[in-house]
Amino acid sequence: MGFVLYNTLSASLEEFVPINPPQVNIYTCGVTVYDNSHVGHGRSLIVFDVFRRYLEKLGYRVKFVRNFTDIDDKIINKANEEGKDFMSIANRYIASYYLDMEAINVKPANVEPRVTEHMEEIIALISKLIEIGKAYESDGDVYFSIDSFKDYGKLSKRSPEELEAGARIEPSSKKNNPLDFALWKASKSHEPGWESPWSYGRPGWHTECVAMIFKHLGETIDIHAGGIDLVFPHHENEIAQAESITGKPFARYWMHNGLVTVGGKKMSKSLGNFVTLKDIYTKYHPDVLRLLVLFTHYRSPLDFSFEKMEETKKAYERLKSAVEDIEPLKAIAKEGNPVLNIDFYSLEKTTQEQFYKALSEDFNTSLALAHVFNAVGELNRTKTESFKVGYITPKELEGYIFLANSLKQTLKDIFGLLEENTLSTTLKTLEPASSINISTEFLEILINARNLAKENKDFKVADFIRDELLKQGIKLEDTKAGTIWKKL
RNA sequence: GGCGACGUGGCCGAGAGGCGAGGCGCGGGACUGCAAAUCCCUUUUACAGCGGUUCAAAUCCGCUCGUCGCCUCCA
Repeated sequence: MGFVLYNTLSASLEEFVPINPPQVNIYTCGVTVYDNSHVGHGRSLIVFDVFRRYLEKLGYRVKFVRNFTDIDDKIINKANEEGKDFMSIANRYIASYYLDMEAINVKPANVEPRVTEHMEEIIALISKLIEIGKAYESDGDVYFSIDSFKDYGKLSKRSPEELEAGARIEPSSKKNNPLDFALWKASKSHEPGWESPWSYGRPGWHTECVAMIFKHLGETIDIHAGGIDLVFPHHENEIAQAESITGKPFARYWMHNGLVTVGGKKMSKSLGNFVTLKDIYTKYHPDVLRLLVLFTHYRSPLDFSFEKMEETKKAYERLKSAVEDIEPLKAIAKEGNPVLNIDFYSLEKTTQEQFYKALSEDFNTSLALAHVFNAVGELNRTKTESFKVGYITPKELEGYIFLANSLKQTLKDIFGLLEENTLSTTLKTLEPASSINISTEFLEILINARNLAKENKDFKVADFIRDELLKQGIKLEDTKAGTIWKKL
């Protein structure tokens, strides 16, 4: 099944055609591990996690590589502040990152390379660039000469002339052209570094991804992905290096997600307007964040707020209960005249078709969700009407379950929602200790006691039990088929 | 200053020449001991403004206004 994707390089929609189907090689720029990940990183990770799941669902054999930048000035600064070794900082935030990924249910990449484990490849790459006249050594540093690459600017659609006109680039006496970028930076003796033909030093940021892609994925990859803020200079500079060496396109498709903003301004460390992923998943079910991200097309900006989290939470609960809370309906199953005459099987078919069609048009998760919510409305309508008349026919129930399970499976497989096992275990370790631990058995007793009170019209007692349980984070809902409880 | 994107109903958010996606909210109703949840109805001159192309424009073209991003580390 084919699909269309927006390619930043051509600035247009293109039919996706892999180089060696069914193999699809994807590289996405990971994080620099000097602090906890925030919602901005989370969006990118979730978008490409879902995209990767989608490809796998379509039957592609996906090799997904996401790196760690574990040597960088910001890591060194942090290490100096804390009086620690840079590697211990990097390791700490890699551990933090893995916890976040598990909590928000982002699948591990097939390869998660670290820059510090690829020094040989990086040095070889730089040597090659010098050898072919694309880079030059200058006082222990090595720079890429952008004048040597005629296509410089093709991804970000700007010319070196325009960039120079910007004139915000610090002129460096070491560079031939102010736009030249560092492939290798000499380190001071107290700073971390590696021996190289040019100096004791460390790699520049843009070099690592090229070296790791060549090693793990090859000279031309299918998809290179990342946040739109990486287009210039990072991805532009990657293209310059890679294509100077191979003479071949570095990536067939360049995919960039829109940024997360707060009150219209980019969420970033420097502005201090960020919300960490831990802030989110210690307060909300991580599915709420995933749903929030997927409600917006991946290329549009996404303005984050806790108000929006609350709205999304409501939508999520409606969705979840429609596909999961089937027991009360089962309890009232019996023969009779069908209540609504909904053909759940054809509804399932059209919903699935529309869902995949939406994703095939530049990965429109927002539109795909609209179709899901249409089906959710039908499921809930069935519930409401069935409870009203007091029964559901076994045939209708079977149809309901068929549609509900189908939706649930799709949401689980592709959107990574409604997953029971993986994240709950992680969350328990982070949850602040609940004031009271109520066992399911004891809860049943309380519910029975309350129902007894209701039968005796002792509503004060009944409401007291309900209110007290709510304070403990357990919500009771009375249905025709009995009382159900939910953990908030 | 240069380059790029965007401006859709109460709010959020898809769509991209002719059918008012979807989510949240407000109001009314059904159900309920009361809630909650759910459903139904309503919110129907929605597409920044002004021109133009067209039988037909939110969608294409031009100009204007506004917001944001990139040009420096950034998902």
